[in-house]
Amino acid sequence: MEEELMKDAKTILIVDDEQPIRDILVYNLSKEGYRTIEAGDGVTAVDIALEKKPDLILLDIMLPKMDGLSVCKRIKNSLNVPIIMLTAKDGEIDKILGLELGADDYITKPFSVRELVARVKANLRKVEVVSNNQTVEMKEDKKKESKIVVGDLELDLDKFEVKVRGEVIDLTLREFEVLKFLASQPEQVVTRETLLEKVWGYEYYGDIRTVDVTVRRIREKIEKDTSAPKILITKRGVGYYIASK
Amino acid sequence: MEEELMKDAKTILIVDDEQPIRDILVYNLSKEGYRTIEAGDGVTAVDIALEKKPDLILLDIMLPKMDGLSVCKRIKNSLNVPIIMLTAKDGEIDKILGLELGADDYITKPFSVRELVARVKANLRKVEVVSNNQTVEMKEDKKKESKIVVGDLELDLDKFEVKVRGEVIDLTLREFEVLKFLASQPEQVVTRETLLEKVWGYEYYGDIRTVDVTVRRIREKIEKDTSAPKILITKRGVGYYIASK
DNA sequence: TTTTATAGTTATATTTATATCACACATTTA
DNA sequence: TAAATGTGTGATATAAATATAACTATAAAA
Repeated sequence: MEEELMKDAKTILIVDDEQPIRDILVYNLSKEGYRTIEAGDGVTAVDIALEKKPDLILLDIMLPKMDGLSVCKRIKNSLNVPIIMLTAKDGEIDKILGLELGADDYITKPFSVRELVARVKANLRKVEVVSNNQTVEMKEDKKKESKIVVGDLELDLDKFEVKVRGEVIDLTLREFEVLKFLASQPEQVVTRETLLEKVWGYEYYGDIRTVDVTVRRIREKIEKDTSAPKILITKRGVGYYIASK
Repeated sequence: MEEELMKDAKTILIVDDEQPIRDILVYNLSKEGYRTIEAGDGVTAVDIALEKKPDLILLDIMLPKMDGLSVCKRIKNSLNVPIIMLTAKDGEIDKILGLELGADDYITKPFSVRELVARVKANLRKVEVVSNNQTVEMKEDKKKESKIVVGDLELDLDKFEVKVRGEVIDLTLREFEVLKFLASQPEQVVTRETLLEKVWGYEYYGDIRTVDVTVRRIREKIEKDTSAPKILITKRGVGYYIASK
């Protein structure tokens, strides 16, 4: 329990369409001594943000009326307030960091309350210390890696383009994301469960075979001989990995 | 993936009055390497929680003797343990009430096992991320024990790969797990029974000779001369061990 | 709207891993 | 020494994991 008086309390705007999630956040942030306000959709979020000028915004990506990305852009346009994005899968991080929306941080669901609170504190601290170069540094960090090259494989993360042996091939978004996740850690075997969670999102309850089928479609496009894959390899009993040579 | 050694296993207390639900949870969480304990009513739940001090509690709202909300309050009063509430209705009142009592998270029935496990993991992630860079934490976590080197033997736990005298050899998952178990404690003789329990699993009732056969297959792949093993040694009358040089 | 592309599901085929058995062989001990 | 016990081995049946094809649903585009 923080013993701060309410009058100096920082105000946090929580934007999520699910009431229970908002409840969790409200409860825990209040407990930490923050004042909270809520919005359940994008349009309301923008309105409230501009009117109340909160000290920090927690913003879910999936929102009715106006999606989180647009909301973020819109708010950042008028206000200099730290925004932490909430996302269900890793793939969405690109959108946040890549599209110049100005989000300051992101956190993937399901998050622990502890972690979230820690992030909130960290981001509020940064505002206080105006000349802190941490934010800048982080963005550059992420941006650096706009290309992944592994063996014959070349992923351009900005253009969502894949080259195999120099030749451009056409992958669907889902296929691209799977390949990217695997290629970002070559030789590391990744289970189907992990792929489902990181690419499809933890809220996805589909069949695990879905991964196999997607892998097969990728192979049809990147492998010379689908029946003897040289790039995207099966580790039987475990999962898949990208061979680095 | 799920073959974590029991000694560092986190303990999860499952509180639900329906045996089948508990069974599902026990089964799946065990598979993920967690130790589980159970309670079927509120009073027992509090007792067990205070006595065993679990690392996390899954708590149904509807319970005999003492309802989940009171249980939550009671436990939170004495222990700082993450509690995930399970609720059957989406009546928000329940959830809100639950949250005011200090629950850290909630999940509505019917829930997918995948989601539940994800939540459990998230809530167990105790590492406070003070900095805003998630990757740092993750990497350190993974890198901790991703390799085992004993004598001429080198196991890469990420790649599920084994090298003998620098050369990569191909083991099946079962073979890899046996070798990993033995190599993680070189010179320590391990009985067949222990191997069956730790590698094959607690509920496995197969022939003990199965171990011998698996050992033999490993030897065929890692030993120069199968009839005079130098790495994976038999301790007659006891079991097997890995020679450290 | 219709058409097209993409993604997900299901059932079945195929491949590979694994368990088990029966017996050979080795070692210990009575 | 013979008997008893413990271990190694090859063959094979079974089980499990994975690949694949065909189909359905959904979303995006025309």
